[in-house]
Amino acid sequence: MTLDRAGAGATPSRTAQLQSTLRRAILDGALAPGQRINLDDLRRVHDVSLSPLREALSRLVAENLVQFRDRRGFFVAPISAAHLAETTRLRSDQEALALSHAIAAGDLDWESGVLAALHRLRRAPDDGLSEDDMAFHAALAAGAGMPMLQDICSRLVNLHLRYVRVLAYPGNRRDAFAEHRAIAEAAIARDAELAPTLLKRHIERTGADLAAMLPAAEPPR
Amino acid sequence: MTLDRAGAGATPSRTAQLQSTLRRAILDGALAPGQRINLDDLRRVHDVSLSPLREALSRLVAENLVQFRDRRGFFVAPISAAHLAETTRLRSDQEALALSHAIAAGDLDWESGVLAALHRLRRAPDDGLSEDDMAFHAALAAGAGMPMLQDICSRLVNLHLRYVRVLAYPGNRRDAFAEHRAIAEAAIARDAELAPTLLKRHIERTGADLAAMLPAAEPPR
DNA sequence: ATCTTGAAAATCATCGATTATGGTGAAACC
DNA sequence: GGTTTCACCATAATCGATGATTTTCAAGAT
Repeated sequence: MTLDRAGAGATPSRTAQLQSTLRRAILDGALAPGQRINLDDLRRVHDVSLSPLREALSRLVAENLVQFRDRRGFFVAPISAAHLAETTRLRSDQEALALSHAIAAGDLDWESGVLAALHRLRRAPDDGLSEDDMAFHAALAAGAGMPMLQDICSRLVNLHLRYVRVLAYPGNRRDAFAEHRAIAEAAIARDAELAPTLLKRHIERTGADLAAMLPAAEPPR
Repeated sequence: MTLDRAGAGATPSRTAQLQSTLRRAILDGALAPGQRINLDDLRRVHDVSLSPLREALSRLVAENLVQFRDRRGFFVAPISAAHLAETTRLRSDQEALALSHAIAAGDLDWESGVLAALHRLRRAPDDGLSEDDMAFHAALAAGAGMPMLQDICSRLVNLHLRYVRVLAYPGNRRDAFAEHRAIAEAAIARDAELAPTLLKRHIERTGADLAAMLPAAEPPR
């Protein structure tokens, strides 16, 4: 995804800070899906002026977390069954694609990265879709050496993450770790058939679970 | 892609105008790949203030036409063999994906749209990658009913378009129309094997041609 | 000669204020 | 009673100016 820049120790610009803060707020549902974003209010809340606020929001538009309509302002991207369905399908396709490329092109660093991420996942609480979970998926996609594709995957994971948070998805009902391990093993075994298939199944299962929870919390608008 | 908003007759905001203008400038190479973007200069040239300029550039970052580095400013996205390779591969994968989905889900409107776009292409000069050419590819992807995927495809076409313009690719050496027609026919025949394969081949051929021309004009930085 | 150092200059980032636009509700009209 | 018009208000868009950081470049040291 459009990563949070911030050269090491340097102070990140307010715009960059805002981008992170607002992203988190949207992913957590603190800014509710579909909600109109009042620039003046938000400006006061975060104690910044309009310029960095608008710019941060513009960046979030690129992540599909915010919508913009010319001269009408910004809105938190709505959620819906259709949007969730597209997100799931796309994420499944894209991550599988990235994994295929990674299996073909990944080097030793990639393999170690995957194993390291898997290890961290072992004792993670795994409440639906944790940071570690996201890191694992990112590690899988990293081997392809295709930065644009990685960005796409990142953003899609974030979109799913929002559904997980907003719907309070309790991922621990599944043995997610077993799924992750199987994927990692197939990936490192360079099984170009099995690994992407498992990954797709894993993602689609999450998507199906989320879809099942969605009607209960169907968006107000 | 992040489409140019402009509600029908309403005057588009300066930001939206700038976004179009600058996109064209970058695609045409008027703003050279890799070049640093001096905000103050650009502000004067276009006779606007910094706010809409920065916002327009931020939007172009989302289209991968501009890069941004915190506190260092904006740069025209560089071109390179590696970047072209990824663009080609991604575009090929993504458009094939979209076409597969369209073949599965496309309705009558989609079919007519494809045929209409093809017809327009028949007598187009087709200098490499014309507007009509882009419209044809957009029409193919439209049937999938997946707006995010369409966006992705749009952006990738634009990235290719820049190489075409910057390298002055003379597309008419190929019988592009024949390729397009074959793709359209296979798509409408709902041939889920043939159509995506032809499309991929078509795109990869363009990518290969561009790659062959690239070394001659290798970027200065 | 090359590597620091430290202003000065350039340029990015941010602000507060102003202007333009879209939405809304009350009055006027059918 | 229902619809249209218009003025007002909330808010988005833009501006010009100010503050902060990076870059540049030249002088001095090694």
